Amino acid sequence: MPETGQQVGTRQRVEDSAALLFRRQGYAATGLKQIAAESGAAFGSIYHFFPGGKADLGDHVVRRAGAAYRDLVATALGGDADPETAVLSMFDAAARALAESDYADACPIATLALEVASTDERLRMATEAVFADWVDTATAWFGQWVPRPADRDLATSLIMLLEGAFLLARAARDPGPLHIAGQSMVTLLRAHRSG
Amino acid sequence: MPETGQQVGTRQRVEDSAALLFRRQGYAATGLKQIAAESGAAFGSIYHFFPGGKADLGDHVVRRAGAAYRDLVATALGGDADPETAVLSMFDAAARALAESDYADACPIATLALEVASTDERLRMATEAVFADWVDTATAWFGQWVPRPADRDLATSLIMLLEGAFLLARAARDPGPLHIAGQSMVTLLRAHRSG
DNA sequence: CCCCTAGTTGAGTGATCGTTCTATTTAGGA
DNA sequence: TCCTAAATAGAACGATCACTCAACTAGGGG
Repeated sequence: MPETGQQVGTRQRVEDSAALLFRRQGYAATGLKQIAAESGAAFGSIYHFFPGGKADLGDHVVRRAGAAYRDLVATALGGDADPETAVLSMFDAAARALAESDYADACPIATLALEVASTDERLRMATEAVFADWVDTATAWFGQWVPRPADRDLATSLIMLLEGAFLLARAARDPGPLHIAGQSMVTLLRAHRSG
Repeated sequence: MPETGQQVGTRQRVEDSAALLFRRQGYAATGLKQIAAESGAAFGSIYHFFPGGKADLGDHVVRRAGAAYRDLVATALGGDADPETAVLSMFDAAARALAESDYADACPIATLALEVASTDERLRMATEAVFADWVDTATAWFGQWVPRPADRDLATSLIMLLEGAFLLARAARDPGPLHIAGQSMVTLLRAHRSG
């Protein structure tokens, strides 16, 4: 078990494949057999690393993918000095990534979150924690330019607009909603800075 | 087949139960056996009314529930003379309905839309049509107070904020995001009216 | 050399999936 | 009353589901 860091272990390959499939086709529609085949792992290995079964794997995937996406968005936002252009370029990057993945890779946990919200309390709490983490991160970022408590409202609106835009863009196979969301976010930010 | 209109037919009971289950737990997680049991219909009756099977039923449910929800939102918006209070009360009503259903009944098609966006072209197109219909309806409503093309951007942002707020509210079992979304929508409307 | 544990492997379990199929019942028009 | 089509009813099918389990391999410490 020493961490060689050189080759990707079975556990991580399973998590990566599960994250990809949950994101593209949802939690219920993804079978453990499919995850095993996609990752190249033996079927039994999934239960070796995740004794709790599918829900256990789902919990780990939600938290890991959630943290990774938070870092991705934080990096995209932090690049620019001007917050308005930063917001615009972040939505632009999201639109580009979505179109390049043939409208498959949007939010890593949104589909699963809606599926389990009323049916699996453990997974629901995992998605709640991820969304709260995202809002906290965005709140700290907006706090650089906007006083409380407007920073948190802006952060929440950013996540809501991004998630809603992902939904419309995937359904229509068109990046347009993401650009509209970016413009609306700029309008909200401007209103709170001048007011 | 004369339309008596007095008692609910089997076909409608099946559609209603399917709509409820798709909305609460998603498309893939809902079995036709469960729909038959919930609606009280015989299993074979589902295939009598929907010869195309589950996808056929899903298509009808998406379009019917989509039109019904459009009417619901249009009624909620059209009640007030002042557009700002109308928007606020609409998000308020959505928050109340969500909490009263124990955070189960949010958007009737969002979960299904994300599930099928990359896996079922027919159902994806059905969700695309519903979202386009909603945006068209909201565009006409905003057009009463805002010139083109801002009316359509406002309408798209309304749907995005509503969908994003539903997602966060269900995950956190908290109506807070819907109130924040309502306030942000008022801010956007105000910015476009004065600008 | 033996042990011990971590990890791998896939066959097998019962349950449930969507779907098909054949009867049977119902109801209105001729 | 008979005919026809709609609707009801559920058994059966093959496939797949999440999951269990026992056998197996690899490798480091005693």
